[in-house]
Amino acid sequence: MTIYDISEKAGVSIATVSRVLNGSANVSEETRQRVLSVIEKYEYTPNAFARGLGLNTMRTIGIMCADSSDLYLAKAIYYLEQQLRENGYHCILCCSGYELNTRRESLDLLLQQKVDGIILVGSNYIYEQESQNKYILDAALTTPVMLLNGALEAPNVYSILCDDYTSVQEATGRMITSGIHDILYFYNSNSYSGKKKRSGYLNAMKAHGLEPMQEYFSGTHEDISGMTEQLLKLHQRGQVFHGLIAADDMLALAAVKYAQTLGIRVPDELSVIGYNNSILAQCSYPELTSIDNKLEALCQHLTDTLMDVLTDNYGIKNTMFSGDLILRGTTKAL
Amino acid sequence: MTIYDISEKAGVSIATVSRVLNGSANVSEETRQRVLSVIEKYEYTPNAFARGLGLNTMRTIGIMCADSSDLYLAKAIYYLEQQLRENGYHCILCCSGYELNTRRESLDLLLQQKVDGIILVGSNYIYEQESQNKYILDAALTTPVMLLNGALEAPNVYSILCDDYTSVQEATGRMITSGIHDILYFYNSNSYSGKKKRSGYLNAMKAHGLEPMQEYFSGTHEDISGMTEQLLKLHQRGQVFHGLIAADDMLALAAVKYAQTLGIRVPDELSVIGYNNSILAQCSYPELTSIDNKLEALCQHLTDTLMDVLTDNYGIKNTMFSGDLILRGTTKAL
DNA sequence: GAATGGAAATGAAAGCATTTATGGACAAAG
DNA sequence: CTTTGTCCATAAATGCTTTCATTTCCATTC
Repeated sequence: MTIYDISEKAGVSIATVSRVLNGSANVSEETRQRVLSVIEKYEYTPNAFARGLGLNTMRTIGIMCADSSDLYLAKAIYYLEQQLRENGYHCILCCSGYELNTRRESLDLLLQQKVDGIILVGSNYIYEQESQNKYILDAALTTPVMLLNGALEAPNVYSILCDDYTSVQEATGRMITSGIHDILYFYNSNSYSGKKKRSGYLNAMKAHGLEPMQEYFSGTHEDISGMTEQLLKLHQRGQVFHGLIAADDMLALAAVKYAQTLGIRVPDELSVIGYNNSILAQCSYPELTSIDNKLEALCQHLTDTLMDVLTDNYGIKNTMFSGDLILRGTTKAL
Repeated sequence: MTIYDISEKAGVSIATVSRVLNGSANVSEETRQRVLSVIEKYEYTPNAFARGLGLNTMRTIGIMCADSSDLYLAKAIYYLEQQLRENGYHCILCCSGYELNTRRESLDLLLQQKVDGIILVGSNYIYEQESQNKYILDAALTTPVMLLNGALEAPNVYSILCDDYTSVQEATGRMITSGIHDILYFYNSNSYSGKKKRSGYLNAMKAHGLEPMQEYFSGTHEDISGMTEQLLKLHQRGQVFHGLIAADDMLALAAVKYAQTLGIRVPDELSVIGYNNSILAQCSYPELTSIDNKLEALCQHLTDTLMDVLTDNYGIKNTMFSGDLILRGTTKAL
């Protein structure tokens, strides 16, 4: 069943059928009804590919992330997909991994598919070395690129992120003023936001004249046992800390498990602050104090901006949200 | 830059360019090279929409799930996307929610997009009442439908799932023979697999002549605190149990938190078994004993089957995997 | 060495199902 | 009688795939 069949059966031209389909003006109510009834009768649906060819769009957005099973990224994708669907767009999901090469490939895949926009979810898409970010600029030549949790100043690239630096700085500051001075920073990534968080911690410590303590976990993202092990080793080597700021909730959870293993009481003997305020924050006993980085709001803003760009070809280039410290059981009154 | 431009610059017909592009035989090495060099020189990429129109496919699979941020579903999506991409397919993600109406809409959306296949991820897509599953049969009229963790006997519908019934039955049996007789079953869903799990528990209890104890949690999927609360209330009402089988890891985690809240020692005074063997199993202290339902293998088999269907129009209709009980800290030696 | 057959290489043209620009017909308004 | 505006049809454009017919080339055969 094509538009030709419908036009024939309705006794009009295909152009008129198309106009009815697309709600254009200049078609009398009478013919509109006639066409609609024929369409309904034969359950006609326009061919999406032909439509794509004619309109040069299939209203599709490419969502790219390193690993869509990551708790935080999965949540972001969930929000984005919903919001984009509400705006009449489909989402093509593409997991790129962490290698620059595979990322370039994934991006090409999306561009070849002629998506209307690309969303890069996760701060790890921005490399420190400016030249490595060229792959993003190349993509932006063809289609708007939205960065969630990363920032890059370039034409046709839009950045939406949370002020990780200030969030961590303030959280660290509050822990310090609550009387805890030996605070360990536990992190596992040197991504764009990873760096921001770390310097937030470092500067807060410095501002109070305290000696920073950092521990880097190089294992995989999900290896909670490995994280716990590493903290236990730290303990064996005699390192003492009564506060711990983690770069994400998983690391924070590992800290709680570490404490439980050794019988260290949380929060009495060890205060822990996580990051992301994800479901993991509810998993531990006591529950995690964690920094909420407003993921849903970030996504909504990203979607809105993308829609603006797609319609007016103009949108707010960069937006920064501020995070919230959500107090729960792993910290004493701050 | 179109195929016409290339054909002109290479001094061949567009048909030849197309043949080169699609790796058809019957084109001399000499012309192939000439065409390829022109393509390279002008960085030509075929227009995906025109291609879709000609081939009547854009090599796209629709992945549908209720909520892609769900830990378990997100993992499934991750595996599927990777595997499909390896086979040269793109994925359109569509979260349908849990309502029949919105599901029907989402399915229509995917069908209109002319995807080559649809994957329904999650056992909640199968309704008990046969007539409610018609929406799946309708879709299967147009495109193959793959069910991950659900089963439905129908033309063009393929089911891949884990034997949840036996997994839970055996796990319960092992807990019983280890000497624990008062076992609570904690669940939150009556989906297809939810039912299977429950009857696995019930039958195991019955087989040993024991009185079953069931507790249903009606809150949202992620409300761990609510789950914990509910168990605490149960305790207040005087219900005693020394074993707990949970329908998923989140419920199991809530059980561990419940025990920690009351100072009940796990596993000495309470044994807990979760389901899914997800990352959550690593989150608690002690870590969760959990049933692994072979998600990656399920996904791989699903992808393979779908590829078979898409090429030969023939694939294995139904496959059932068996689960593994992964022993960790929340159970004593079983 | 010419004739023949068959396979390989190529081109022309017909789809594929839309959108959209152009312009014609007709009615109402001036 | 001309202008304006509404409604609609014709036809072009979109960029590819694929069938079918034609040409070219090479190996046989006599």
